[in-house]
Amino acid sequence: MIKEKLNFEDEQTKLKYRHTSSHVMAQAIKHIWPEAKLAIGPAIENGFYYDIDLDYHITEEDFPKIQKEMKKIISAAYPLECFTLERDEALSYMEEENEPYKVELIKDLPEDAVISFYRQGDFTDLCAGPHLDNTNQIKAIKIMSVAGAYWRGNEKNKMLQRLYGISFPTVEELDDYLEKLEEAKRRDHRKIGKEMDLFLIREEGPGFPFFMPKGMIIRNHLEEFWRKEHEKRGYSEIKTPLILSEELWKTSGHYEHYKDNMYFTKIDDMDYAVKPMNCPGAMLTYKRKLYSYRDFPMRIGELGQVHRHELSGALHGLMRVRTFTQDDAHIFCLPEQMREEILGVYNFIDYVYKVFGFKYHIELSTRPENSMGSEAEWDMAENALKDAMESAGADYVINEGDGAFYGPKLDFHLEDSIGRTWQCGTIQLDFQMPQRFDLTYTGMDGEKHRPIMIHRVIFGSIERFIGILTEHTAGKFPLWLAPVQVRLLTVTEKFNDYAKTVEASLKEQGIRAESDLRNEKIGYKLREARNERVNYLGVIGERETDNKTLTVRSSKEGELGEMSLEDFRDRLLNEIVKKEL
RNA sequence: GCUGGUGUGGCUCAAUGGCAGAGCAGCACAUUCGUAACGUGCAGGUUGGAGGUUCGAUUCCUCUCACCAGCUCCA
Repeated sequence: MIKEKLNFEDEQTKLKYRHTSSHVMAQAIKHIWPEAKLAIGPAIENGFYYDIDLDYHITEEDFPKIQKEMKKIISAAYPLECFTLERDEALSYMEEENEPYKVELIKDLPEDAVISFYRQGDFTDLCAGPHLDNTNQIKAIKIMSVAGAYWRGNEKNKMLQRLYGISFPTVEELDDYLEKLEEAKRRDHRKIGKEMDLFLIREEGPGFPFFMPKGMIIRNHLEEFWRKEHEKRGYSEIKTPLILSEELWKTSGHYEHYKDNMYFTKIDDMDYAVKPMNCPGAMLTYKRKLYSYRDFPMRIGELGQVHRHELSGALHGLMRVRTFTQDDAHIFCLPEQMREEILGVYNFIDYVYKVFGFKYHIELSTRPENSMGSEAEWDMAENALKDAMESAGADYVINEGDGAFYGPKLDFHLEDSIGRTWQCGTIQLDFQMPQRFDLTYTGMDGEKHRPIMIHRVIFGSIERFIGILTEHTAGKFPLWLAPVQVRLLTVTEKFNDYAKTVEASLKEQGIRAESDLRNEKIGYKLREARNERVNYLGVIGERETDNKTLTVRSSKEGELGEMSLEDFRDRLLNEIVKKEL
């Protein structure tokens, strides 16, 4: 047999490899626990899994045993044989094998379907394939974790045990992958946030983060950047209340679609709700006066804090919280301005992500079930978004049925430095709010018309964005955002006076400098400052005091040597203005 | 919310059905030092919370809260 060389760059080969890996794991499980019932076992983006129904609870202690069995199966070099059965034959075969989940899967296939199976040694699985030719092609495989997962993802169904695994064509690649996971752990924003004292989440307020002084510096500078860029692009800014009457949320449709995620309160026996979104408030500001077509496009931004009751199990550091600040904006425009406005937002988002060095991809989410509005409106909105993306030459994938209940959207997914993606920006077209709130403007014809509303965010949530940025930079924030830009370290207390004058002169330029004047050894002070990820360290001893210089170390570039105070200051100011990572 | 796991000083982690311990951080003293931890001493705890079993619970049981992983959901 000629051995086919495996090309893991090829997505199909990778899936085949992982899919066969999952069959090997399932076979091993059946060897150890013959009573285990198999559900599904696909290849996924990062590896593969198999869902099994087994009374015995598999724990990490069982992994070595299963892996040993997997090794045996691999070295047994079973060829994978595909065969097909008619639907009835397939059904009775799986019934015979006592695999109820497979039976259910077959029953859902069309009447005339020809059903394929793959066999490797004593193990046969219902499977569409494709697969590797032989189990011995798997060179490096590891079980990663076990977790619960509902049969068919429905919480009304039985919870099965899902075993996750990963496999690679070489042991080196597996090791690299495991190292990448370790790196992700080191970069976890919850860990770095604690170490750098950026934010805090307490038992007293699950999902409600506290921002500490250093976290506030990052946050405030992000907001300052946001305001400046919006001003440049013709946006104005508003702030709407956190609490508004329950009636308003019924008008907007949020009550009906979103009430399980909302917090309610009573004031003087009247019913109120804490806002989960900013749009209804913005609608009310629109309604304060009359508009002409000449007023459009009208771009109104709001850094709006919203509260949403997220499920307790979904909370995750700053990434998933119960209160967060959306960098929201609502754009009101004429139908003929719609495409250009969407393009403008797209270019804006693209610019902002580039400042931080993020790669991203775009998804177009279309009409979900249980949505408001007519088919025609949705088609028009979806087409407008598509047109804009096509004229921008931007690539996107379609995410069927994942739109908001009031309109379709373009979602921007950021990729961080280790390849994970996070949804941040969105552009949503909304034909519902303007109708529900009866928004109008006077057209050239003197008649009343309905404005188009675009709803968008760039950071998405300031909190999440800070979380992503923390992991992306591993806590080494770009200088313009860094909580501590410079720390001056004196070799002994004799040089404290000179350090103080240096600190004062840097501060005068708006540079965030501080001095470590403690009676500690220089090595100790350096170690601490490096652990705190301070961007620039300036060592001050006898030489520097005499020469009016500093010996500078950068967290990015290492030792920079002795430098005059003026040169150091100019270097910092340039780097701050450039805003580059 | 569901399944499983975890919860011990500010942080990282030991220990045991029988007096709860270490390192780091903190404080005091000493030291005045040149690129990743100087030394000595002191202080710090109702072992997440509430019940229960027991002569005795941090340990065993029940409930509850929070966190972690995954599912579901999402900015």
